[in-house]
Amino acid sequence: MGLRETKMERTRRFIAESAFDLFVAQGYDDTTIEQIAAAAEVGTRTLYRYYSTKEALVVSFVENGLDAAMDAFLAQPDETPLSEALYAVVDSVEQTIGANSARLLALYDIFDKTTGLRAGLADLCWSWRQRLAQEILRRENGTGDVLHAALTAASTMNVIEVVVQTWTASGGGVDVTDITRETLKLLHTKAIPFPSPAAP
Amino acid sequence: MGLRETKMERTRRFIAESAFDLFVAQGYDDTTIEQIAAAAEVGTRTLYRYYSTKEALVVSFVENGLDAAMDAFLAQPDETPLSEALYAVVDSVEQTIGANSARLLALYDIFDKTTGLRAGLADLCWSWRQRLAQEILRRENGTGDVLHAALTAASTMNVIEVVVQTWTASGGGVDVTDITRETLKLLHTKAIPFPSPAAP
DNA sequence: TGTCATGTGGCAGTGACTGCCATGTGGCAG
DNA sequence: CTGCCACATGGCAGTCACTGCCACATGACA
Repeated sequence: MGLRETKMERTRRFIAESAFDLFVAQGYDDTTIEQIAAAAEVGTRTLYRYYSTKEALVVSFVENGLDAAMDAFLAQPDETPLSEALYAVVDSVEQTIGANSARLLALYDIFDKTTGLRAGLADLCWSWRQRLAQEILRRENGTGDVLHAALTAASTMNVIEVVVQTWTASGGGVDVTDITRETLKLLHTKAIPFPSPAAP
Repeated sequence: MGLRETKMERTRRFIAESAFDLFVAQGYDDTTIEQIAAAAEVGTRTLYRYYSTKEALVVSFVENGLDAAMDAFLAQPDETPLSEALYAVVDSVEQTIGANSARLLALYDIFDKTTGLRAGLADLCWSWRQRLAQEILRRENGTGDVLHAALTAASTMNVIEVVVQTWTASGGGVDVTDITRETLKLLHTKAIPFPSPAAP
């Protein structure tokens, strides 16, 4: 990796850090792009080359976590049963939370102080889920069913969302592992109360 | 209901119609708020009093459908089992699709031509899901579990999303009832491949 | 060291959205 | 029927996110 790339990588990080600090200090809406650019010592035009959107500055943190989770999934060899591979995903999220708890709490504080940000987050989760469904399908290589892949990916995303949401709602007070365990247990026992539709 | 309210209701509808037509004709991004306001014969300032956002103009259509589904759920007396009440939700969605198929296909065409709109849609689904979780909890009145309510609401939303997505992907070609039936069947048989985490 | 590709940043412009204020219109009391 | 009030309307100016364009600077490589 050349000098150029490392420098850009550093700039990229620094911009996100600066933005994060400003958002925490004075709120998302009351922070302008110009302020962030000034704090990160770049021009606004350059900032937009790193993050195409103001939203992206916040969402990127979550995105990194989800990317790690996806990598954890892809790292599982095709031989391992799907259930285990998916557990690796949840496990990765758990680890991310454990490793950045303070930062994440501040992040989610920004999110729920700024209703407009939810959309970006929801969208990120959505496209991540799409990606996962696609990878599940590819993994099962022809034998799989599109509906099944979609539902499985959605279920996985649900677990992640419920765990994260419960954790943040508790202010980081409860243990992530406990929540995860309980959520997975629920998923097996009684979480799906749909009846089969009446036969015609 | 006074003359004033009916007039406003009509205006509200007319604005959304005009916006929809323009979006279909020339795309979402290439349509300005001023054009919509002109087509609907109101000032832009007035338009913003009806729809707080350009996105809201599109999303409102989906919102109406989801509102109907929520009403269907709330209409179920507390005595009916939760599973049946939730089936009423899915059924309502099914009916909405059946009743407005052409319109909905055009709508989803706008959505996937305009990546920026996905966020608003995802956000709508998110808050609707939150609302459903809350109502499920209220319905079970104290005996319920927060995690369980969240997971159940999420599952329901998944079914809806998967059904709608499959339907739109097929260009409205396949029967909604068939997709729903198959999705629900999958949900019962093999959709949740998570293992319980290894005991410590 | 010179040259080229590529990152940077300023500037002007577009369009979504907001606060403020004057104006018009339905609803209602007298 | 009339006059008053609440409220809907819409114009105008302003803010801010975001973009295209162009001149400039700097790392990479011959």
